[in-house]
Amino acid sequence: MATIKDVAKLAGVGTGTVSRVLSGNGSVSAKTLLKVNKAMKALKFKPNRSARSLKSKKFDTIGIWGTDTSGEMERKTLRDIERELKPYDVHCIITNGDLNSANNPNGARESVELLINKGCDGVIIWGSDIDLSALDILQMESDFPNIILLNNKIDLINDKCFYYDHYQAGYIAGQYLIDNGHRNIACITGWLRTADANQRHRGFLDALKNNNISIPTELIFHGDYTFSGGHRGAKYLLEQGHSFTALFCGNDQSAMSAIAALSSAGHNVPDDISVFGYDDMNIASYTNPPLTTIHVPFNKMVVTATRQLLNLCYKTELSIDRNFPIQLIERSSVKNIG
Amino acid sequence: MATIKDVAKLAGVGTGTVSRVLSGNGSVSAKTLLKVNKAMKALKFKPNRSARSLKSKKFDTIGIWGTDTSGEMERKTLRDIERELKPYDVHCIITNGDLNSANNPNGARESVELLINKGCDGVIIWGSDIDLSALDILQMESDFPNIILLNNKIDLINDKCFYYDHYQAGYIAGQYLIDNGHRNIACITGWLRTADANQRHRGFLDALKNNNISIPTELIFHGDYTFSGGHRGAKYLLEQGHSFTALFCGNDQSAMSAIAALSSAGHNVPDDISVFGYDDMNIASYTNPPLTTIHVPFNKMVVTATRQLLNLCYKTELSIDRNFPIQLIERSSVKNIG
DNA sequence: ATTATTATTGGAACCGACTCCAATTATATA
DNA sequence: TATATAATTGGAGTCGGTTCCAATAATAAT
Repeated sequence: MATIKDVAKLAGVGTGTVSRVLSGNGSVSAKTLLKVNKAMKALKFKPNRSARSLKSKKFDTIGIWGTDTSGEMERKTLRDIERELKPYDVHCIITNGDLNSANNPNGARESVELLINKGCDGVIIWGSDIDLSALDILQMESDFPNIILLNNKIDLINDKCFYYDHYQAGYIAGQYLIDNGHRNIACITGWLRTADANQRHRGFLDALKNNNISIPTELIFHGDYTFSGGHRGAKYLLEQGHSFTALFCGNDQSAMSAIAALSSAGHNVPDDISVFGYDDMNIASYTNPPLTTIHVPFNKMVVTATRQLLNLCYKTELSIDRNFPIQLIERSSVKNIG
Repeated sequence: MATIKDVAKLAGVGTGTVSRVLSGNGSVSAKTLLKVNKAMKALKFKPNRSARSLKSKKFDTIGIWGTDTSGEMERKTLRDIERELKPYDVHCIITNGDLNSANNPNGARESVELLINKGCDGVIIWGSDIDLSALDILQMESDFPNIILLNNKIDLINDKCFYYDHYQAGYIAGQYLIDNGHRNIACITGWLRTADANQRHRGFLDALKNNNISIPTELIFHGDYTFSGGHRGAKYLLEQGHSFTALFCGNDQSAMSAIAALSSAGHNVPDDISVFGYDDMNIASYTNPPLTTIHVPFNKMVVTATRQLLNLCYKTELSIDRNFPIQLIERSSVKNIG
């Protein structure tokens, strides 16, 4: 690989001059510019990233840390993030963090720190308040302030947090089922130790309560937002001996697999049982039947979080729009039985 | 951030000694080791990645380049890749490459080169022989030999290629439908300009041909392996006025959305129309009905490719098992009407 | 033409970790 | 004890861009 010295020698100039051509800072005469550009082309010169980083003390890299409990990152999301980063010549490492475990009770925090030490100018910590306590995060943030939280909220650093109103969303879902005449409603939750799963569940329950509808504990399945969790959940609920006409699932994946389980048990969706999802992922439009769900502006949120991180790391002044409206999407998995 | 000099000063030793402690190369007395470790802890010292890279001429990073036509990378895949990389302290950048376009007819190649120049020791080029010609790849490979091709095959660099037998898989799928009594069969292809989509399509067609079954061109929909492509495809096929009892889709996403389209048009799957998928992604187990499909060892392939890249980049000698058997998975989207 | 001002340029010093060599210290051998 | 051998250590030099300063060249002002 050619270095800046090779270019300088071939062009018959000093290294400083080549550097000036590269960066565009400082003045270079037209004649010199030509010579240098020719030499760079001839040698296929590409500046060495490490050398640049060493001097600039920047890595031009951000990290996104997520875990199994964070959710799915769709391809489009990645593309949207890259589009934001490209103008600044920054790239992005997406990493699957560890959760805490018996043999490493600090796994989550350590895996965030590992990511930071890999050479990130900043990181987005996506979800999972389970294993990272607010204290953990605040401690990390004081050493390494370029941290953004996604789908999590810590008051002391609220400007670094991006989230939407899961409570309201859960409430809307519950109310919608009621408005469609359902009175016997079951649900499959996520891992309630996470704040967002908990909030949407509480919103849902409060909608029922405010309509004087009670839900027996047997009809609440504590799931994990996976396909298999949704499948197991639906089978479990059917076995409880309480009939129900509607099922609220905390995310689309569990809703999809619940539909599969209900159907293969001989229950038609939505004629016998309505199913309501959450997230409005790609798959939600193409389940059978297509899912009625809550659209959550995840892509917008992630992209905005990325912009905010860019602002933190590189002193850019990108505008940040913190309006993340959720929206009910009616498709055909919920039937009006009123 | 503390540097090696700070550590050396605090420990009262030279920088070389600290470096020896860090790397474990060269001898260090027990007493010194202790002092240095204490100083490192006190200063929360983490070696600077750029400085290391600069000296070692390694980035400890590999890149995975894919495009919209490559397919979906599931979360588990990412995790499996990271598991391979972790012991070597290498990380992975996954990037959505460009395709060629009118205003940039070299977009694909340039985006690979961009990835390389971001500082990767090697890259995996995933799929998409559409926009990267064999010539393109061979040229790049001669400048930058640490290239692996996934789901693509170029004879001159066969050891750097990982793929499975899509022709055979397509054949198996076609034969299976025939064995289950189907004679009027439709299909939704992928983008046939890519070799893998083309091969599985040919395998499928040859199975029909060898059984003296013909397929009218109206029942071949040229799709793109997206959800929306499958949905459009199924609707298109229904409109052609040729009845069919089975539909072979080139991937699970189109199969899933085809099921949705067929169902919402009033056709029961599999009672009226059987649907056969391809890939055995996560979703395949949870469609309604669950998909009969071809299991393709994508994770194994990508992990093996990663190991091979590690071998290329870091002179490791990880074993490479190039056996990627495909497998028919019977679920319930295909009915025997024989 | 002379001086003042501005534009252009080369190259040393630097970023932080690593490597190697010469110097020093410790240990083994005679 | 003297000498040979091995273990340990400090620090200069290096990797490849970037930055800054002093030096030179070009242009403007007098």
